[in-house]
Amino acid sequence: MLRDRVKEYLLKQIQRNNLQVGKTINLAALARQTQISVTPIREALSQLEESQLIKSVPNRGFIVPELTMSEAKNLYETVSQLEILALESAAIDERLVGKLKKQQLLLQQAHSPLTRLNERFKFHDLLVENCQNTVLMRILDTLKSRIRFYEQLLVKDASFYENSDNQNEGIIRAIEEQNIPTAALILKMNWMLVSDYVVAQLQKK
Amino acid sequence: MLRDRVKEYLLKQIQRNNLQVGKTINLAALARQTQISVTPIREALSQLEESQLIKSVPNRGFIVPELTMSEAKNLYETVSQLEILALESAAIDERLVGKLKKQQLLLQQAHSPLTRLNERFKFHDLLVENCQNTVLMRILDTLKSRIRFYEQLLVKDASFYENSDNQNEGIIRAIEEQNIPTAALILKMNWMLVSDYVVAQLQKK
DNA sequence: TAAGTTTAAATCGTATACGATTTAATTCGA
DNA sequence: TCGAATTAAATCGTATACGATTTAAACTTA
Repeated sequence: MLRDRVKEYLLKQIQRNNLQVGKTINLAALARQTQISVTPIREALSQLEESQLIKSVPNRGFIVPELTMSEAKNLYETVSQLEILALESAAIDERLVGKLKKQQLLLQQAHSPLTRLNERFKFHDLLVENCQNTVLMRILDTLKSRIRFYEQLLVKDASFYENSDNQNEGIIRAIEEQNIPTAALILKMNWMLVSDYVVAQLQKK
Repeated sequence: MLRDRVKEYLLKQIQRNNLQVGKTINLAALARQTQISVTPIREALSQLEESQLIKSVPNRGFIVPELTMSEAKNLYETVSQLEILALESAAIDERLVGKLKKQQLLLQQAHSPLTRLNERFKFHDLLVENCQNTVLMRILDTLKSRIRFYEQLLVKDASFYENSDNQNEGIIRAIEEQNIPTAALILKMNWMLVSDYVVAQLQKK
């Protein structure tokens, strides 16, 4: 269905940092870009509205929502808890540690802020890769898409990643030792680190 | 916007148990019922699809998803955790205990399974009434809408409510004593009670 | 020159048209 | 009579039309 294709397209645009906060999505332009007429485009955008990735303003159209401190706090609080739940309910697979280490290397070798951010999200996705709760995973995916807007705009500082990298290594070590409560605790601290950083950056604006 | 009105209408229909599991939503009929043309109806249904309350099947339309054991388990696991998070982060207001007691009375006086179910959901909504995390509350609302399908169809037995009522009273008592960890624990047990009951009923089918 | 007003163009949200697909009803053959 | 084939009707998903609203451009006035 065309609606699904448009939604996929827009989610990819989000990952590539091609949807700017505050920007109105021009339906005619998007129809030309995708060669799909506006009806399924509107349906897809309505879905993204439901996910809070897009908001609609009557007679003005679909707009990428501005960033707010309260939303940031709420998002990070919720994601943190849900990701811990997913980690705790996932089957730990012995190849996971290898994958995490490899991913952490990729993260550290990333050259641009956007690549680094994407690798960081992949690291988190790996942590919960084996979680079988599809309801939970779907919610997490959606929330993380919204979080991308915050981090794409606000997390550029390489020094931030040093602290985060240390925590990621701590998480890997804990998982290697099958010590899930410690992994969960460090994971929570990691999300708090990002949350505090994002909130501080928002306060400067 | 008409899309929002259709969505509200359909969410109300869900609460009233007027959307049957497995039923295909007839767009022309809904357009006649609501006096709204199919374009905003499809947009609203696309949104409900995004929430997993409705699924779309190509060339057949929008259908209320069947109930499954795995979805039930996943839903209850996730709702339980999120509601506990919301309870723990809510400001406890001294009028809350009074409201909960009153609501519990309404629950116990309800004459029909559907009324009783709706009162039970209101009880749960009251528990988290003061939670300021709008991201979390929105997710909870959506998940609970989906859970209604399970409970409308499967939870009819009055004896189930006796156990649930006892737990509700335990939760009220714990909150009255400002003992949130205990309230959270009983709340978790309450969701497990429902989950186990629903899963058992599904197993009979 | 800046602010206000008017006009023109662009865009939005909804209704409607229409080809494709599914469902229902009817017919045919064993 | 039952199952398969054919026909008809209903419905779906998408494209397009169009009135309403917003935005942009042009004009006027102080």
